[in-house]
Amino acid sequence: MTFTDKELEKRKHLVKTTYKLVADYGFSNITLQDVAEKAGVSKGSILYYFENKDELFVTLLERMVNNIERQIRVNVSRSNTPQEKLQAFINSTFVGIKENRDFYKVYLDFLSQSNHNDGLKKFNVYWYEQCVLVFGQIAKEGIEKGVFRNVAPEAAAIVARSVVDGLCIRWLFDEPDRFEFYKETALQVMTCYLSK
Amino acid sequence: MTFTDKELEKRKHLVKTTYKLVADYGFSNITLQDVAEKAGVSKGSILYYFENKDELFVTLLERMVNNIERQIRVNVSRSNTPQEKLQAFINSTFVGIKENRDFYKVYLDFLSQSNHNDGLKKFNVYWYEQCVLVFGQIAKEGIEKGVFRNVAPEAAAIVARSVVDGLCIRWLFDEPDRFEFYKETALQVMTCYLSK
Amino acid sequence: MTFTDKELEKRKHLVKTTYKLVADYGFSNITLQDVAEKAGVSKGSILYYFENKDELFVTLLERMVNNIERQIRVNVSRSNTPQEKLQAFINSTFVGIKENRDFYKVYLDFLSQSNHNDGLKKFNVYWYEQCVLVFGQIAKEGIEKGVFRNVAPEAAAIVARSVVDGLCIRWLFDEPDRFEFYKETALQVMTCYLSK
Amino acid sequence: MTFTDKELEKRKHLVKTTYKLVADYGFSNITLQDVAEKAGVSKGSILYYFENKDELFVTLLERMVNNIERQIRVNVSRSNTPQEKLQAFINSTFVGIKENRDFYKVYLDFLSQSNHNDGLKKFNVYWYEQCVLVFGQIAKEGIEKGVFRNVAPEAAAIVARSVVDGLCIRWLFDEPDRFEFYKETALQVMTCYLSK
DNA sequence: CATGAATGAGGCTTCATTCAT
DNA sequence: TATGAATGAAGCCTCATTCAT
Repeated sequence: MTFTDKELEKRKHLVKTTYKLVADYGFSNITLQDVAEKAGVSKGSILYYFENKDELFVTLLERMVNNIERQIRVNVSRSNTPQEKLQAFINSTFVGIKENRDFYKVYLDFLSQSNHNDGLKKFNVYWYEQCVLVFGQIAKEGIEKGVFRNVAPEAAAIVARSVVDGLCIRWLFDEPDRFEFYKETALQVMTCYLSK
Repeated sequence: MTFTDKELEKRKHLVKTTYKLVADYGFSNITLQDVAEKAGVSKGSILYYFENKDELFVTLLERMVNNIERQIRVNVSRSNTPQEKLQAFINSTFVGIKENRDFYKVYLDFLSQSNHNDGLKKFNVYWYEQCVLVFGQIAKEGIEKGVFRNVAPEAAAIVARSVVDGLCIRWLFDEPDRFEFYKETALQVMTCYLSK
Repeated sequence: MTFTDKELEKRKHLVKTTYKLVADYGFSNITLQDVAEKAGVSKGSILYYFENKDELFVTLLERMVNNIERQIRVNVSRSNTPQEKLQAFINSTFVGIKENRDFYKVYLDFLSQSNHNDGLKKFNVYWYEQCVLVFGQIAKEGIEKGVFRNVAPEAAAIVARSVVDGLCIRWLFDEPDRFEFYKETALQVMTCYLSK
Repeated sequence: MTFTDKELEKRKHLVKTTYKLVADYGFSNITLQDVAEKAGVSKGSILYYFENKDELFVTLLERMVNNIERQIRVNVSRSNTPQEKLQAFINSTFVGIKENRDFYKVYLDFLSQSNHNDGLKKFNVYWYEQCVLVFGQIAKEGIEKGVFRNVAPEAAAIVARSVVDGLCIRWLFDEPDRFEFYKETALQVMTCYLSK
């Protein structure tokens, strides 16, 4: 279960390729053959680096969750005031049209499958816990500094994640270039919700 | 394409059975055999009432969307003030623990598949359009009567749908009995968002 | 195994409908449902009049062979000289564009299936025996009257059937309106073959 | 669409196995499972070498037509006089009892299916065109050299193909050991037809 | 390490046939 | 007599997975 650098590199390449394909076609609609072709490797090669198709998917989600989580932490930590941190939180989720479309398509697959797959559910739980930690901290700071109204930080975190995800999912079925509208709306809703 | 009462009854039975299975195991994880066994009919029987597996799913989603939409309209129309209508809107979505869990599991699958299936996407578009019509009207009334602040009705409708869906999806991965918390939170967020 | 007049009428109707469908699509490409729809009866009805799909096909071929055989006998018997009888024989096979296309398409199916189905083979044997009897008689008369050269009547019968069938099958893949050319060619080949 | 030698070998093996099965049981009466078992491979293996069942059949017929056509050309080109070429043409078709029975059983299926399948029809057209080219040339030479009577070469080609096919098909339902009789009869009929 | 030929379980679908009405 | 709902056997095809090279 430990990998050399070269192996890690190859796994990364395969995961990235899978990410693109899942975004375009959905996990249950793509085959290992599809991944192999797009990645420019043989079918057998994939199963050399991943136990099976499921592990490839799980790895993809693991990586995805870790990336987004890290990104949020980094962006938030660079900000100072609670309002700036709220903005940073939203910036971390609303990155760009292309990135967000791919991300949320895969993310939807992830959520959908998590309901029926205990292996995936545990990433979800972890992911949501992290969200509570990060945004709970933002909320707590805002309340302490008197710039947010007095809500339970955990509730605020849940609202933040839900509003952002809800809007991003909704945006998937709207015009791509309304991205900024959705981003601003997310900020506005959270601002209303947290304002005194 | 017209059916007798008996046929409609049978189709309904099959669709309901499928609904339960999709909620439990997910769209692409169930087979016609599964549906047949659970419904207590033969495999061939399903294909006698539905062109193919896809049509069974599409019918399920069509019915689901129509039901929820009708429910919302009925509940909203029974209320008088904009605030009551907002509450009615949220009540229509947060029906009960059991109902909501099944519904949103299937709904998530629906959203996820809609990204890759044009046939499903059209229901999505229709569904979101109806949401805008219904909630846009609520918002418009509230604004005119001076109880809501002046937001674009369409934006309010998008926010309402997104907040409700976002929270319900989030709730799927939280404790079932926190249902009321999520429901109240939805109302709270929307109230903040619409308040002057 | 005995039928009332009404039953016979119904069987005849079903056989005729099947004949058309077999000509158009081939026996193994049509379903009982197809026959039922085209005949304007229910699927179950067909199996009320015929043991199973196979019996329907066998009955069709039986009828087909009997019809053509009777036709040949009638036409030949109305002629006087051996040459006229030869012409009558060919006329009986080359009836018309539409009739011949349908007939030979079904006939090809018949020949093709006869190779693998003993039930059908016996019709074939019977049919060819009748051909030998009928054309053998023509040849014999012609030889005795000195208008045909001295060939074995059975050989002449085999040649006659083969030439006619070979040309008709070939014509199926040529332009329909070259029907007369094929008919004349059949007569010409037989005339050459039988001339002194 | 290019294959390695090994792949070609495997495809050839599968096609030959299919050929035997089609001869014995007929086109629409054999399954991929039958082919797999007889060929000693798994069912999936066939679909690895052929897109689907249809492609297997089409390949079989393509190969069959190409083989017989090549054989005719080779044999004819080795002969000198028109009469010898006519004999070579007939020799090419009447190869041997065993070979001819298999061939014409498959060929009958081929003709029969060609009526209902446009993909197959195109091989038929090609095949008949080649026949016209080859035998038309023989006829033309014979006429020019004054050994055949003056007929249209194309007509002669059609007669040749029809007579040979008609007799071979007829032979399928006669005693196998009358093979030589049918062969001689074919030569005799053609000789009569072409003689001055 | 990497390949890709080969497998076979499992899914969807078709359709002849049965049978209650 | 006639219907057509219901069945289930059987076929085609997909594709994750194995394994010899």
